[in-house]
Amino acid sequence: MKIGELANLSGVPVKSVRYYEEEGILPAARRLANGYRDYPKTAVAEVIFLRQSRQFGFTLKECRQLLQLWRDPNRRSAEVHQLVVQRQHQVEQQITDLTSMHGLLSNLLSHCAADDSPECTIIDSLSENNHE
Amino acid sequence: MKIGELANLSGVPVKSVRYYEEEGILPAARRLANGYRDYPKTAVAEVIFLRQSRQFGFTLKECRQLLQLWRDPNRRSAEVHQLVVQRQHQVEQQITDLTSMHGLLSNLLSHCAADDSPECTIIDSLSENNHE
DNA sequence: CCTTGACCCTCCACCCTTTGGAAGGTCTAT
DNA sequence: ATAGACCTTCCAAAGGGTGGAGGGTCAAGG
Repeated sequence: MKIGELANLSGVPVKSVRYYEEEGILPAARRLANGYRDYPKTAVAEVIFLRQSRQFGFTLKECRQLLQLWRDPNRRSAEVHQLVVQRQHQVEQQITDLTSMHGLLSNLLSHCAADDSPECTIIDSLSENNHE
Repeated sequence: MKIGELANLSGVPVKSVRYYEEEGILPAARRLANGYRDYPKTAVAEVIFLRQSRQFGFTLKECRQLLQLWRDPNRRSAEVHQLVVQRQHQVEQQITDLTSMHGLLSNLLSHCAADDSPECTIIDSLSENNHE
């Protein structure tokens, strides 16, 4: 199977597949006589797994680990679990930060007249030094 | 005032100040005879405003707009308000996405044995094709 | 007078993940 | 023969900086 078909079946752009190979996330593909990449059928599942992992927000480095576990028949599921827990914590932290930011933005908005005058409490708030 | 002092007073690294200048976010500083950047006192407030805007998650492009409004005595506060509302929406979207992701991750975790066996429902879930 | 240390300068490269394009080779169908 | 749909590699851009190399400048102290 050539790279275009793999891309279609897996839902990952051709460009990305090549990039993943270059980064060592995916193994280098065999080549046909004309230099085209030639993939086994099993590659589809691999790339789908990769796409799914990315969608869960794992970095490529983490995806590499996950793929290694995916390939390893002797993996310990606890190890997989650990990676997901880690990711879960990151997501929680991001939600916390964004929620806090959301509150601050609401605060800014609630005090602003939002009219044609140049007086602007938002500008004033952003000018305050919360540093030190 | 030289760049180091500006950096200290504003809480933004020297490197970043130079980067902002290069990107046209901050105006190019005057130079002393020896080539050092020389800032007026007013630059401190400008850079503090920039730092605060960044902390609210505005991109540098947005910060440029905000700074222009900050400098403009004839600004309409509605315009500032609009930028903040936009940012607010982005934050809301991100929270939504992350919350959804968090739920999916919880789902993954809840079904995983997390022991020494290679059986792993997480791996299985990530292998599923949700594409098409 | 010389050195040390704290500044400052520019330029280049890297982080991460993709995406776009240029320039070119290959295969199939008309 | 030619169009067009593939494929190849390599280079550059995005955002928002950060780190380092290699070098200039200035004040204080020995």
